[in-house]
Amino acid sequence: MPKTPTGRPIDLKKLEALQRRLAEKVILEDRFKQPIRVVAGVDLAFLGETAIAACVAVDYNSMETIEEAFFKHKLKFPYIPGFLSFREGPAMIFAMKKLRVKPQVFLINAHGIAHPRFLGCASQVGVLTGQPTIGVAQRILCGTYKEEPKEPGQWTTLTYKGRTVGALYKSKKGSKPIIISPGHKTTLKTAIKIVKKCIRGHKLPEPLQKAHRQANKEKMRLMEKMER
DNA sequence: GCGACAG
DNA sequence: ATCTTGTCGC
Repeated sequence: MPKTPTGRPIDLKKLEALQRRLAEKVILEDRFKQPIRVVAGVDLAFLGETAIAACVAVDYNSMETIEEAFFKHKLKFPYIPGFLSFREGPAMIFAMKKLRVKPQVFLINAHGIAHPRFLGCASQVGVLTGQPTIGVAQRILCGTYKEEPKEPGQWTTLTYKGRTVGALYKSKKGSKPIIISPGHKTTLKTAIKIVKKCIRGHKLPEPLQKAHRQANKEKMRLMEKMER
């Protein structure tokens, strides 16, 4: 049986039950409060057992940064495939809540419903915050697809247990496709449309590209602040 | 039983 | 994810 960093045993069966219950609350319909004007990216960097979460809000049309928020958090759960939300979810939510501007949607570096119990970290964060979320990952956790998209702009659906849970999207030549899946309050179709519009030459959509870069910068500052 | 396995 | 040198390609 796995344990937390402090040695407390983890009951995965119980957490699976929680995921199945929360999965019923996922809304797979577009429910943005306003036309999309601001979209935020959420990603983390790690320094030992500490997570540095970065939430970067950008203008949906220009992809220019509007605001950045960070949150340092001591990890209280190990990495276990299928249970990523319990490890990274808290830090992500704290960073999202520090943002003063209110994005219409959040892009999260994790899967949405493309998950064994249809509740990846992006979906769980969406349900817990009530915010629209989209999962963007670089590797498949579960599911199958027909053919890998080869040309930038193309995509193929990802299926799991008879359900279309996401899509493999070729965002850049020379790079493996990214996996897009609805997190909460959005359809796959809209999720693809939004991510597509956020691609600006990088493999990852700009909000996530920026969040990833900022999380690491913050981590570096933290490192040098320690050795002096 | 054997592999696969988001970040 | 992180540890890590050099290396190939746009």
